[in-house]
Amino acid sequence: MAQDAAPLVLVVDDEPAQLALLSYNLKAAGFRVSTAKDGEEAVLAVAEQGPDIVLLDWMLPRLSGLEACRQIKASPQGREAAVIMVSARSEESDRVRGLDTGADDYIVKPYSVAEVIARVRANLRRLRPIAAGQVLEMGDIQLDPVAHRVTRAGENLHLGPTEFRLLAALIERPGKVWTREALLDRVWGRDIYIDTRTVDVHVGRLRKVLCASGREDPIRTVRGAGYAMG
Amino acid sequence: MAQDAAPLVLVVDDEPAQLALLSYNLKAAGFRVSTAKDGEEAVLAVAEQGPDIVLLDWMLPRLSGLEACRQIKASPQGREAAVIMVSARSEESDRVRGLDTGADDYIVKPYSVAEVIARVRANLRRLRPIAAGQVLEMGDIQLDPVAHRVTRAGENLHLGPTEFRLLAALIERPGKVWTREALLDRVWGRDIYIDTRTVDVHVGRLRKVLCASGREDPIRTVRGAGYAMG
DNA sequence: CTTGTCTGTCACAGAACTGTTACGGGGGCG
DNA sequence: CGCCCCCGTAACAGTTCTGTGACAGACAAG
Repeated sequence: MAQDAAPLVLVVDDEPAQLALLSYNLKAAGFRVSTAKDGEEAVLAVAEQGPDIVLLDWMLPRLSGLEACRQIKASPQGREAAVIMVSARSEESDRVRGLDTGADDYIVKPYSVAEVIARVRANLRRLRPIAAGQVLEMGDIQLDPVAHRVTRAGENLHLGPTEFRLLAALIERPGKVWTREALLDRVWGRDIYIDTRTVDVHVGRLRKVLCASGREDPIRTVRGAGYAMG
Repeated sequence: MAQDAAPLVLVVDDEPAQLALLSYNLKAAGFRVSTAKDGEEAVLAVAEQGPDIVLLDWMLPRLSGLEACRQIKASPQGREAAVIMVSARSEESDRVRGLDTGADDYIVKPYSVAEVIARVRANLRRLRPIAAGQVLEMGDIQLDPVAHRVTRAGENLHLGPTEFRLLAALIERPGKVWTREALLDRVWGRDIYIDTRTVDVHVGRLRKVLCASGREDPIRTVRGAGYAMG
């Protein structure tokens, strides 16, 4: 995922006019924009650029939007991005099929530019917090985002809000090494001005709680890089 | 790099007979082929066509193969391509100079057409894996760039930050011979002023970790040139 | 207003990492 | 055979990075 200030939106459409229209307006709205003309290009662009949002047309040459979506969501970079399908088909069955392949949202043509930008913003907000619904699990640790509850080996643990979001970020992507900057973005929010060392302190506090009953430390420190779980 | 099914090979030779021979046989082997008659043409063709492989004759009019190679490797398209130098000179010093300019492989005349095709295929195999952000693998060694994790035969290895980036560079381009300067660029960063001997020391440390359990050394020292894996 | 919890920052000690140097072994070449 | 260059490695001193305890401010609840 892009770590820069402005979120990166990848626009995929085979019609140059649509591409230009969306690019222009998204840039005017403060986003960084890159484009792709067909499904294959889109999949490659996602892998290379790691956009935050993908605006994916349903009808595409070489690789249908549906299949492109599937491949994007199967890639490590794509899992971090929100995919918004754009289609002329408004039937419910298509909507279901689109969301079924992993799309995060669905826009029906004809749309207003304002609507697209609003949806992009909405999905961007939704991307930050925890994925959705289900209980996140790792080893004997369980985190329920809805109930706001954490247990280890059945035992209930008390975490502060920041520690909770920190653990949520780490547990959500097992094995991934987060840099301190990335964690500040993810846990504290963008455009925030905080010393990166603060992350260390909170990791320390989180560890203290997690290892309270003398258990093994589940958080791995990667020297010179950051922290990871699993 | 060309994304189409058939890989594109650029053949550069000033002798029409050689050009025809190689073109014919490479096409028969299923490759797309384009040609250039001298060094300047070659550099332009690389920029325009973005070939996967460049077969570059050492003796060329207007721009020597050595200089052409340097310019190709300095271009964005050329960095993605594998350059195979073709030469009548078999002396070690020339081989070193060739690899030093960034060539990926070296074929000595007289060669058999079968050998050329085999080399092209081999370099193509090496070239592919770079694209994906997946786990890099080589023999029983695995490197996960996201998790920052290295294992050998399933066993977890602990590398320092520099050793990790060093291994990542080596494993990313199997078989490629890296000069110490190139490794300093890639691993330590550009515009840095560090003794090249430092590379030796870190290679040594990396080897010690990799061969901890008495395993075979996967890093090959190319005397007078640098290091390579595989 | 008081109290307790949570949060960000700082300071400091210890651990890990890094670049350099020096020394010895080995191979190529005259 | 001897010289010279190249390479592997151990040692070292300096630097950077990390874990932790302490502390004051913010904030909400009582």
